[in-house]
Amino acid sequence: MSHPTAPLDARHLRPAGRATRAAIEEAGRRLFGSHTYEEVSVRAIAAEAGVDPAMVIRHFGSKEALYLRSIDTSLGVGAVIDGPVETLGRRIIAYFLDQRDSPIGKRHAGLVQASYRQQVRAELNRHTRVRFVDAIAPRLAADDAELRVALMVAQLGGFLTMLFVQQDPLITDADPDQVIVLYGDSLQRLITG
Amino acid sequence: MSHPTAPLDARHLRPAGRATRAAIEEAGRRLFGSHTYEEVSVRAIAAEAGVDPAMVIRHFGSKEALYLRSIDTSLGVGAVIDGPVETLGRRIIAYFLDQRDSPIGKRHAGLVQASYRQQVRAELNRHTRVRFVDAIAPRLAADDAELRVALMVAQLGGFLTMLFVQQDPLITDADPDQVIVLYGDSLQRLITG
DNA sequence: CGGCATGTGTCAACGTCGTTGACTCTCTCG
DNA sequence: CGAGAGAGTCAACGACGTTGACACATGCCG
Repeated sequence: MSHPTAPLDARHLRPAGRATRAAIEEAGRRLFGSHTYEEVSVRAIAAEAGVDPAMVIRHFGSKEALYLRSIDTSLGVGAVIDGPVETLGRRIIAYFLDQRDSPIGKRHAGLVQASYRQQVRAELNRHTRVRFVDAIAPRLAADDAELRVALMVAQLGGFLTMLFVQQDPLITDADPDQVIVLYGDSLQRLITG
Repeated sequence: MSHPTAPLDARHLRPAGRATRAAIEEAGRRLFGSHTYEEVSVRAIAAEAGVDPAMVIRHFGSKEALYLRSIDTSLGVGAVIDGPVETLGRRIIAYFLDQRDSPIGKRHAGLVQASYRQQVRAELNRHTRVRFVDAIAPRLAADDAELRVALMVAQLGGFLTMLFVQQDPLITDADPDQVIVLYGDSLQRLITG
């Protein structure tokens, strides 16, 4: 349709195409997981997948589209959210402070950098809704529960950006326990209290 | 030194060079003030200044260096900070909610986008220290005042990113007064209380 | 089974980007 | 006045995301 031989629709793929497509997606997931959006070039993804750069665009339409597919399953905050909401604040801060040297930091930095793209923003907003609001708000008593959770996500995002992107020494060099208490309790009061 | 005719050092400039340099800096300030980092090309700055693109690099070394010069005087949060610290939380949120359609939003978005560059990060951290920590911490009673202010900046940054970059409808469509109370008080408790 | 549409892959190229080097002109200072 | 340094022009570099033209291979349908 849009292209004489565009296999953008994954349904009519032949085995070879399926394999190539999978290789590209996996390469993208690997590279986008450990580098920021702009650090990863389409040519690098193609090289990692052992494929022509044109194939990346042909199979996914654009670098941005591939990026979106690469992150949608890797955004989880783990099982922290499932715990009791009464102690969620401290637990979620402790969780991310513990992940300081894991790839999660790079992934968050990549998201921040890519978030000026409309489709990425849309995906992030969707993620906020399903992973946070829909998961937490029902367990709260307040009638403005949804707004409270959304604001909590904003506050959490600010912390992650400081920790992983900005890396302000005032915070990265601070006593983790102190940060957990101060910021965790602040988060907590936003949703319950 | 680094270049046969590099006027990177502003001291030995002749009038013509001084004028060109000023035109470029002003064009940069204008464009970076209303567009994000990547949206503004060196060639566009040069065109806006009526100058050859090479002159931009010659006078400032790089696009990033010019960007840094363009923002360092425009990052202010106004006089909000000077008011009483006891009500700073709500006031600062109200201030930015009021600036929803001002260029401040675009500027913040540009900062977020550019913040993966090391020099920009350094400048932002410096800004956090002199404009926030040094301005607020001395007026607080707590002995962990500096950390509290740094965390407050993180929390504020999260809000600004949601408001200006991410634009999550859960927050942008919410009742501003409700947001001011919820998030403002949360900020407030982080520094006093 | 043959042919034709369609999937798959290769390659070169486009237009953009930030940046650099070679070259010329002009002004200033000794 | 002449030398050296500031100022400006222009073309080009290598990288980027993306596209088009083309060749080859495969699988369905008559």
